[in-house]
Amino acid sequence: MPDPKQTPMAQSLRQAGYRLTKPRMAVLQVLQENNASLNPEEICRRGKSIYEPLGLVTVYRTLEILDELGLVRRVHSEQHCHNYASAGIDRHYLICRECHRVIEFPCEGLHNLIEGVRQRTGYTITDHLLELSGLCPACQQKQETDQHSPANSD
Amino acid sequence: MPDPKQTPMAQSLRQAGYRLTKPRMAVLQVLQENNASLNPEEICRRGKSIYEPLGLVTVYRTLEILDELGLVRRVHSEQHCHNYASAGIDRHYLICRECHRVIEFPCEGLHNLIEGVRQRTGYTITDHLLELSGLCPACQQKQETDQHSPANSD
DNA sequence: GTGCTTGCAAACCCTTTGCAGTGAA
DNA sequence: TTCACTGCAAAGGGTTTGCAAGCAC
Repeated sequence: MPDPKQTPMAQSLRQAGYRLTKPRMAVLQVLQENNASLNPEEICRRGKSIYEPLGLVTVYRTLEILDELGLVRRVHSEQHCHNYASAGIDRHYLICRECHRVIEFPCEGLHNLIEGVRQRTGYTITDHLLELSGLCPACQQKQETDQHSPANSD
Repeated sequence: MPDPKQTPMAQSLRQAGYRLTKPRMAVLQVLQENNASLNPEEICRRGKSIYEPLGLVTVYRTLEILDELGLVRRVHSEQHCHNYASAGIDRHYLICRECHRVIEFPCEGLHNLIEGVRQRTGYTITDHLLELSGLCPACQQKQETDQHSPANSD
């Protein structure tokens, strides 16, 4: 990532008439580098390593703007409701419960399912949210390794 | 509903060793009569018509117990994260954005979809949350009626 | 230089906790 | 009668707002 000002997210921000400031670039960079759902506090902590004076209030305000522009998406889980994930995440995603990484998945089957529900219930369905959670391959492997290591009885 | 003490939800509460008190019965009754996702404040307001002295704090505490017993489910939506719906709602439901009614739908297709995602991504998928939202038949009809009425230009 | 943006402090709101009185078993 | 439960008041924690200084343009 040679120049944060050249990323698509940064460009979108400018095109929408917002100024490209250091705090905003820091938030953008955190979300781009961590493909995970993070809460504002965590984003702020990580953002401080990029731009030290970054304040939590600014993170909130920046997230609001980014959400409005569709550059980030709020991710709901059983515990947290103010987590955010980087752009490109559509309304169906897969979260690793260990590392909180978020990925999208192809959703052809989803549209069929929704159509079926519409026919059976008579509801007009205008929106959906499908959140799957589990373990990503890396965390699965890590767990197996941990189990095989005799010292680790946690 | 002749006797609220005889409902399955009330029985479950007793079986779990909790006392069946008037505030709790009021909360139960609200959730049973309104198949909608309601926030604690709304539950409290409606509960007061059943048992006037009902307090918001008790609603919170009761909801916590009911959630623990699996009698109610927390429903997440884009705006609210502390809404609750009556028991029986599994992790896939359909919310009407007008009347907030919540219904479940058959989910055979969902398991296929999840299995497909598992194969493609290598993730172990242990949990899911599928929330569809739109308009229920009643609210659709109401909207059409409103459109046909010339006085209503809202 | 202009005025959008920032960070601090404080306000705000929703949720949780402490406690003494109340009532279900 | 006992002690789990309740409601009030207050504390708590996360989010939003007000404002003067700062900086992108």
